[in-house]
Amino acid sequence: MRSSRRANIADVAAASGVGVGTVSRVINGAANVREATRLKVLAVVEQLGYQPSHLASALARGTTRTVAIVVPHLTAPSVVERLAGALTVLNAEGYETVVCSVDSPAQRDHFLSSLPGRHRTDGVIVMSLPLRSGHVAAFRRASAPLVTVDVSVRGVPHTVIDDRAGGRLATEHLLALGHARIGFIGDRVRRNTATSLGFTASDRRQEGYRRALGAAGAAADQELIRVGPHGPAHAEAFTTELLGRPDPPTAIFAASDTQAMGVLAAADRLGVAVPGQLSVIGFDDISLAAWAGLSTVRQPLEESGAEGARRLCALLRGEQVKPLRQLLALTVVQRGSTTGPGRAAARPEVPAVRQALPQPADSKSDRAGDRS
Amino acid sequence: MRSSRRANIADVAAASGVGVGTVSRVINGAANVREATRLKVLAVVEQLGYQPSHLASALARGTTRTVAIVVPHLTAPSVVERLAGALTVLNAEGYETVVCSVDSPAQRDHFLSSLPGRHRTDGVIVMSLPLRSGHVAAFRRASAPLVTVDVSVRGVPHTVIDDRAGGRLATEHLLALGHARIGFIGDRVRRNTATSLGFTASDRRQEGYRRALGAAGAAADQELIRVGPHGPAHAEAFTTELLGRPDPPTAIFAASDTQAMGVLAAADRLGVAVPGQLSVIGFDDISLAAWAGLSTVRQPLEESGAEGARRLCALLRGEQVKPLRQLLALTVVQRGSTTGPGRAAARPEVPAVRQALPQPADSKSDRAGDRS
DNA sequence: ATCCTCCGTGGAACCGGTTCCATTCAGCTG
DNA sequence: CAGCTGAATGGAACCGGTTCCACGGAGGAT
Repeated sequence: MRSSRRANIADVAAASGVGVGTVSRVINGAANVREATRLKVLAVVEQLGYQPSHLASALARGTTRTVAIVVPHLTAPSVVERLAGALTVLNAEGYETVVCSVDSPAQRDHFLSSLPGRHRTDGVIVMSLPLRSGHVAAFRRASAPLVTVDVSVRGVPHTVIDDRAGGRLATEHLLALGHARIGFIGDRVRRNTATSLGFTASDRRQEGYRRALGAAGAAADQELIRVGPHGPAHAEAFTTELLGRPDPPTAIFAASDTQAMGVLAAADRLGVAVPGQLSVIGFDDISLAAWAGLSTVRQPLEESGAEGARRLCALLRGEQVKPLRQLLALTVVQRGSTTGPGRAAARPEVPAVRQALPQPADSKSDRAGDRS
Repeated sequence: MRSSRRANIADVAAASGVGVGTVSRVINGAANVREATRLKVLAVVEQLGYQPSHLASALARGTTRTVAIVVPHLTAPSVVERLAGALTVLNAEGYETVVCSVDSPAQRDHFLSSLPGRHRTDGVIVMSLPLRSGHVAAFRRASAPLVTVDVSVRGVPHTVIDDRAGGRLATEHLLALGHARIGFIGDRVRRNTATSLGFTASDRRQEGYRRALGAAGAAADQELIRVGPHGPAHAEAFTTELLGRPDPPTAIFAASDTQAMGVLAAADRLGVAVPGQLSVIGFDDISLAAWAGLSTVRQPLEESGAEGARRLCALLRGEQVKPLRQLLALTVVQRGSTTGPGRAAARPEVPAVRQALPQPADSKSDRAGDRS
């Protein structure tokens, strides 16, 4: 009661009349401790409310039981699902997780250069962020275990999907339904990693789209391809453009579900029936996609995070991670947003529905009803 | 090159011909170091690639520059938005963040009892998780700074909203539009915190609903109130029930946007027009709500996380946190899902839309449309 | 009875910083 | 020129564990 200082291992040793070594052994469940001694020490631990310092043991042991996860914009649903998968595994394995959310190249560089630095974490998982060779070198130099998810890095274990195959899958799905004029909406890829985070999946998905069209004997119509900044707003604008053409597409493949949402919103606004007049397929299968009834190319998001975490744990256990590149499977999930061209919706008596107002700045316009 | 061991502060001191104290001063930018000395040390640091051990400095300094955030189910959108807000602030303040995602009471107890334990983090933010008095006591005993968001805890700084007022706001909005038969769909609250995480917001929102009805001279009809497990699926089932009654409600207030989504899905499926035949209002204003065109009671989710983080930082700086209870403002956001009873949709020519199939396990069923 | 093992244990050295105290020395005062 | 002041610096003590080595003693083998 007298001292407000927390008990340390020396206090416990003194109070139980043993050496610090013995206390340490009891705490860590080592063998070679007589039962009587063990109980005595445990009693004192209980009485003093002793809790070993994580910091001190980490320093002495040289291991922190902590890993870092570096992710871009935490707001994106796909990122969150990956993160959740990883956290579950790390939790179960007894690791703590520090989350580094990156919104700018500067932040990315800050984390990626400080993380390999001694004694912060035992290992790092990088998700969806392309690494520069300097980053990787820093990890290698510090021999800090590194694993990536959703990015390929030479010489580093990575869990990824085949974006090109995914693009082909989506396009083949539309072709199989009978579509010929198929639009593509994706990201404009900026390869300068000094000024942008540089996601490149959209480009590979587009390439898969082109190949599928090529294989079907129809070259991609450059006029039906639109790329721009990520986000539903731009996708919506592009869709409005495409649908305003004299020869509009009968189907659109969006490089991500988020963008597909923009496509759906545009169709809604223009009074273009989906899938009756326009089929839409996305990519990722975020949980929102099921809600929106969006057909999509499903990649196992949560599983990818979990796998990344498992591989990092293996690395930390000193095991070899067998194939550096781990490819996860893709599947087409057909929901209500795709059908053959010129078809009506499957259910004719579909009700008129709430109007979506996806515009960001809609405030509380308190127009009261004018009838009661 | 000879030693693979990383350089430590003694190596730097030796190589630059100064004492460890001086190196420490240089690293930490202390005054009282001659410029020439400073440059010499920095050169050696650069050359040796020296990086101070976070662990060692934290141990010596007694502070980790790390905080923990404890959150329930990372999958819920509202949780993610709060988390993102907190991360941004903590990042800017130079703190690292360990995220503890809790899915069960056991996990909750594990984190909340180990976190106050010495030397893990400088402080803790708990989000949306009701604390038992034992938890709080552990923090107090260890004098570990604690702040909560979206939960009220006596004697602990907390950032919350007035759920009851929010419930009233939602209901008054519907009443003002002319609705008389207003249903409520929310969570069944289980107060046993040993077996459930015990969220209670839904109950308070329901109370606000009752009061608003009472104030309008209409007692709540018990038949129009349904509570059950959280999630859209149950909300959907309840809605189907309510709409199947001989005297169905003309409006429904769902205690969360997630549940409101279930309500919308049910209406969609039954062919009940929203807002023509049924008005729907939710609660939270998750980003999905804007997309779905859902009217809702907006609470500043991201801002709540940011505020919690700011208050914890203040606490860590040793400042007093002025009013223990910080109330954030609520506003009604009217979108397309609410209007007066018996109205047609605002835009008559609203197109038939894609059908939503929110069922979890919908695979690629290949039924083609039946008309062209 | 003697020697050898091996178990249980104490405690010093160490992990890698920070901090404070003592010391040196340059520059200024009288 | 002695004395004083204060800036720059070296280094021991410390933060709180882990680990390894050395040692005492009990029990088994010969």
